[in-house]
Amino acid sequence: MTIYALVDCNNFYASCERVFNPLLENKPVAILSNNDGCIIARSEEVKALDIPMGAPLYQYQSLLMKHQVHVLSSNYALYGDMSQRVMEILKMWSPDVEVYSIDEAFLKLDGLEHWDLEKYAWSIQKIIKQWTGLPVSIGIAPTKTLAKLANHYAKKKHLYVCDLREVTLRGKVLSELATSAVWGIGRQLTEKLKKLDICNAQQLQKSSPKQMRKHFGVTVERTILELNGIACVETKGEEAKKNIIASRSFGTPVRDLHQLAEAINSHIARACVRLRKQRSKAGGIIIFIQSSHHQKDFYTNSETILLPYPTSDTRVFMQQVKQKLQKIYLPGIYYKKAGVILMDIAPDTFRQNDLFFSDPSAQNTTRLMVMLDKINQQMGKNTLFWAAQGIKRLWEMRSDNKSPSYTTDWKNIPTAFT
DNA sequence: TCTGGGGTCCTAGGACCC
DNA sequence: TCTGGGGTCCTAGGACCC
Repeated sequence: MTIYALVDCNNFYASCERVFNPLLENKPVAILSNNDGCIIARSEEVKALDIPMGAPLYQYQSLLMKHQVHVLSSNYALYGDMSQRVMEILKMWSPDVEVYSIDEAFLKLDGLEHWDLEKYAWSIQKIIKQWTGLPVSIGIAPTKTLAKLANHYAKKKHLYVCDLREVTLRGKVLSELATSAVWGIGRQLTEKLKKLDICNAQQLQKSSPKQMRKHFGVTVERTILELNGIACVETKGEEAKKNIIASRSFGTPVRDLHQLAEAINSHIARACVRLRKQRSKAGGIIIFIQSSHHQKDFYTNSETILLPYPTSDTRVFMQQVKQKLQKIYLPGIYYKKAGVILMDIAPDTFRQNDLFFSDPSAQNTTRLMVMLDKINQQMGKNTLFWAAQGIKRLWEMRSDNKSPSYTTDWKNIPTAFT
């Protein structure tokens, strides 16, 4: 029998900050999105203030002040590194770990059904807390959707561990949880289900998969089967990305064409590092620019560049930016965001040879890019960068209150006082 | 004034083919 | 006047996730 455990860190970003700044312990902590725009992570204290996930910062300023909430910019270098540490530990507890997001992973516990799995989960929870300082919750069940739900329930009731393999307990828990708590049921579906008088997870579980498929498609059918203990959401390996997006909002709106080009080139540089890291090449790229969504006369436009052959050479993508950007750039507009999407991604071992074209410099290109990435990895981000990315970068995003990169930058290593 | 970024999967509909 | 049927592939858009 298949058994899944979903291990999910509690309030991950806020907890990471607390590990290195104990003054934040038991205090309300909120973490902001890129550009300090929205609140994307909250400690329990902040959740208790009814501040929703994704809330725009400016709408809640006074409430945050009133309750002396510690408001921090996001520090992805720190969170990414802490995440890796947690995942390494998990791999000691199961041979089959699927990292699902920065703060959660599915563990397969097949073959351990005769063990006391609740005890097993408690041991995992304890060791992660001890070795990383991070609190996690664990949900156990025969399908991923149920494991997610078990985890949700564990968090909600502050249990840390919840095992939903037993059917009677499962029914009780499902009847207590709203449909919106189910993995795969978002806002739109919640509303539509309500019209069919399906308001909690148990009602959804008891609905007819075939009929629901007619209404809502195969995804919902699978969700219902999963709620009934029939596993049908596959475990996917760590596959290469099919699209790579790099985009950012600007700290302050940008009107100038050259600055837009700088930003686009910076996104290309970032996207290409990720492309090479997964050992792929891209056959094309979309560049896009847009004004503020929240204004009248919203303007967005994009231009697609298809290459004659796939590459991972940053320079090839940068070469055409200026010309293509001019096609979509309208003067007088305050642009709020720009970005790129790498497309037609294929493994870099796969090479479609062109009858009329062979690239004599291909090998030098590869070596140059490998060296570039190596230097930046060892010496720190942007040790080497392209002139086309600009030097002043007036458009860079806001990040007014970021904690140090304690674990990824020698200069920021925490000091212990005795 | 101020509202994130990076993904995946599914479906419907159009273009095109024989 | 009558005007097929069965495919494939691609794309855009919607919904969802963290």
